Amino acid sequence: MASYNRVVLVGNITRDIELRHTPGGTAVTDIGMAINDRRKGQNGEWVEEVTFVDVTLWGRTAEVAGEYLGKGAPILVEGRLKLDTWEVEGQKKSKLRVVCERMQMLGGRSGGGSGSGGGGYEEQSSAPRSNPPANSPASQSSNGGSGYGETDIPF
Amino acid sequence: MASYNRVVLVGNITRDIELRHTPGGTAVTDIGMAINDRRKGQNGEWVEEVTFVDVTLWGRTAEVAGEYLGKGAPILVEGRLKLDTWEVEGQKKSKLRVVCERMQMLGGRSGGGSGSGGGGYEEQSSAPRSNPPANSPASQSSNGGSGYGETDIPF
Amino acid sequence: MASYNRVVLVGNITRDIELRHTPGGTAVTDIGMAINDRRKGQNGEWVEEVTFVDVTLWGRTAEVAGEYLGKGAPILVEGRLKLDTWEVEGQKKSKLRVVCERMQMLGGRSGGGSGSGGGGYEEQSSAPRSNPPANSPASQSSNGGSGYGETDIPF
Amino acid sequence: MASYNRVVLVGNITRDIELRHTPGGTAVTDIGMAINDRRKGQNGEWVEEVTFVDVTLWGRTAEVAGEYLGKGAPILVEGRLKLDTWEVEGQKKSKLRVVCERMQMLGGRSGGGSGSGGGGYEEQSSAPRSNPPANSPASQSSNGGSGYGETDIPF
DNA sequence: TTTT
DNA sequence: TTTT
Repeated sequence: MASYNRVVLVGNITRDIELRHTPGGTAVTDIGMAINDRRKGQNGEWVEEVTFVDVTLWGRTAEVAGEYLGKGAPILVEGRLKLDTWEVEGQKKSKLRVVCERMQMLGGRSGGGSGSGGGGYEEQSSAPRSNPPANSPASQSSNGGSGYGETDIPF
Repeated sequence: MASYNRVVLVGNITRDIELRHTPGGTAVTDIGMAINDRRKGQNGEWVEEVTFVDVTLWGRTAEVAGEYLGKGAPILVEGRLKLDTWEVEGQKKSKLRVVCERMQMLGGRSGGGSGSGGGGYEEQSSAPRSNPPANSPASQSSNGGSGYGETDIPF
Repeated sequence: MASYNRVVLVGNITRDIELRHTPGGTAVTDIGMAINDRRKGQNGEWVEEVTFVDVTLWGRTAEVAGEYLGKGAPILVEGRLKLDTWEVEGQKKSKLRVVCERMQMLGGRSGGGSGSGGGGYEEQSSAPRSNPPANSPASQSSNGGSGYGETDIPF
Repeated sequence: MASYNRVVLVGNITRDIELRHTPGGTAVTDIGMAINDRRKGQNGEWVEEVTFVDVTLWGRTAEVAGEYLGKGAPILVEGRLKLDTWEVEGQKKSKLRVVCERMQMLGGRSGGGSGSGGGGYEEQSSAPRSNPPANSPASQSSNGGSGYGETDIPF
């Protein structure tokens, strides 16, 4: 019964972030990600392959996404696959998504919400009630000014 | 447009392998995997979380799965997420699965088809025509100049 | 300044575990791992490539290794690369190792310390003083009394 | 004997690229990478932790690095750990490095050699003679029947 | 639809 | 030996 479940994605956010909160006050958000790949098709021509994935962010990571990220923003997400299951009129439905355990902004020019728009930021999920995040929250903040990330991202 | 798409799973096969072949003769199979996890629930109790994922194996990897693996067999799979999309009566449908780019048997006793039943085996996907896994045996060869691809995996 | 640092290894332990403890009482151990690979050599012949890596386990994970693992035991380790640096007679030295953030026993037959010797066990690093592990500490441990993985799975 | 060896790193290049070539004409380069992390120290203060790693790029990936990358450039590297061993005056020495199997430029503004300076680029290692990276372009092709390996990476 |  |  050994098990391991790890996903790492680099791509762009497909829609603006909408924060929700659990009854207990924990922030949550489901972001859309597009991962664009280019691979050889059957006739040797290049084919664009886009993979759309829903990714759930919890806690501080969700809040940070809400503050700093928006449609188009490039990010790296580490997490695990999760299967949601439900029923509609007696029909069983299910859908795979990714639960984020670590998120990393990849300072592209576009995307980004209100503020800085990316760069040197890294966030790790602050545990929701049931989903233990990787590493400590907020472990990646400020940097002395210059260089990549040109970051006045405050936290 | 940087992108990266990586999945690593360790779990058990949920059904026996059924090999198919493309018109061009490449073996393919879609296996089911169950990844069992145990995490703290909302009230601090342990909750079993099972993630069922479909994984597509190509080429030699598919053949090996057909020969050596069966329901219950523990494996490690490395691959990428892929979104299948289709339409049913005007309704757009989609489903995430994993395309395997590398497979590793994790020798448990049970599961496994006819033969060896696991242990010390490692396989890498040999590229199909259109869903090219990375890590093809091709990329492991190194015969001075002649190119890649001789699938002389000895075992 | 985006950064990401992830290592996933499956291999065997090369020596028996020796537990240490920090002044604060946290368990630590540096285990040796051997990852055996088989790849094509320059003349097309198969070459065994063994990679020896030192891996540091912290907290509960270290304790569990001390209890259940020994030389030869197969494990999966997820962690990050860490560069140790020091000086000897004015000479700067450095060495890469892996800090384990998650460990998974892969019940092989051999190896294993005193007891059960593997099977359904999964552990995540309980934070040492300075190295925040992935996921929440102890998030994988006890289950109402019966022990790890309710497992007498002996293999 | 199951084994798996995977490293994924995002960081910055620490020195300009110097291409070499094997006798057979394959390009190779050893780049330096710095992965910056910030984690909680023993007293709760933030500590910068930098990990310097040498990464070997082969084939087309090496060439691309030579053309487009330079000191400071942010990249993502996927590969495996490799232990180099040698002897100096009877003393055994060894050093861990990463063999790159896939490289992804993460378009920062600075860094980068002559040209484009990053963005939207992805490269996969074309197998050298003896250190075969996975994900060779070979494995991405799919020309009905003729085999793999034509490195016609267009850009 | 499921494995352990 | 180093990057940001």
